[in-house]
Amino acid sequence: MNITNELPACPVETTLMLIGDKWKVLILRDLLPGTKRFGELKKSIGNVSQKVLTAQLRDMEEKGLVSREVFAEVPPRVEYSLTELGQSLKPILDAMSHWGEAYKAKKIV
Amino acid sequence: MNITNELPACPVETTLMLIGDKWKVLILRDLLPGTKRFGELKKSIGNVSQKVLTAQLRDMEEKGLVSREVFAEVPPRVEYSLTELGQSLKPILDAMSHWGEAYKAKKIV
DNA sequence: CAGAATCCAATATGATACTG
DNA sequence: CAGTATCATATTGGATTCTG
Repeated sequence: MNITNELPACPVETTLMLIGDKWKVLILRDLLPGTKRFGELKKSIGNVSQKVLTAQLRDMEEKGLVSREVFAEVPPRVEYSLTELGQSLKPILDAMSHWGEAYKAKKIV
Repeated sequence: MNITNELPACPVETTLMLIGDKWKVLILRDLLPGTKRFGELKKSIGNVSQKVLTAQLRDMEEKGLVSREVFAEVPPRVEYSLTELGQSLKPILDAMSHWGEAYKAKKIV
């Protein structure tokens, strides 16, 4: 799918095209504070298989949300961080976080 | 899954539990302006099968985001609208919409 | 019209083993 | 460590048919 052309008319759908699934939102959340290695990311996200995490990261890299840096070391080290575009999604994550807090607070009553 | 207990520690995940997929976001977007009948909703969302739309609406109803009103008429009429809780998600949709606009503007350059 | 039910295709995810 | 490859399973979605 070409992301530079044929964007949906609705801006919400445009956003969904880039982060319209659970995993990407979680990756975003965990990279927002800063760079992480693959293994750290895997652990902080919780229940992701290596396969899924790898695929999602590749996808986000392709979409320009994440950048990947490989270090020529043994054992290998690969660090992931958000691009400027990826960081620009923070307000959405903040809104989600805020709502989640409020929801939890109400439910506990 | 019980939504009143055992919420994830992370508020973002809490939010994902309730609207963590494409369809629910689109339903939210289309009900935010006001009540809609099933058929209208189906048309405004675009590419949803009846089956999927029905399932998603039931799920959102169960989670307290959507309310469903059946009119005892022939042919039947069923109207869907957002509950207060559903409407409280508006800021998230707004953030997504805003980001989508900005993204599109950049890409057109 | 709104939907339930059924069958089938497509996709997503998990588990495991292997490698530079 | 950070993958890739493969197989098996689970979940999701589409198409169709039937009904109050």
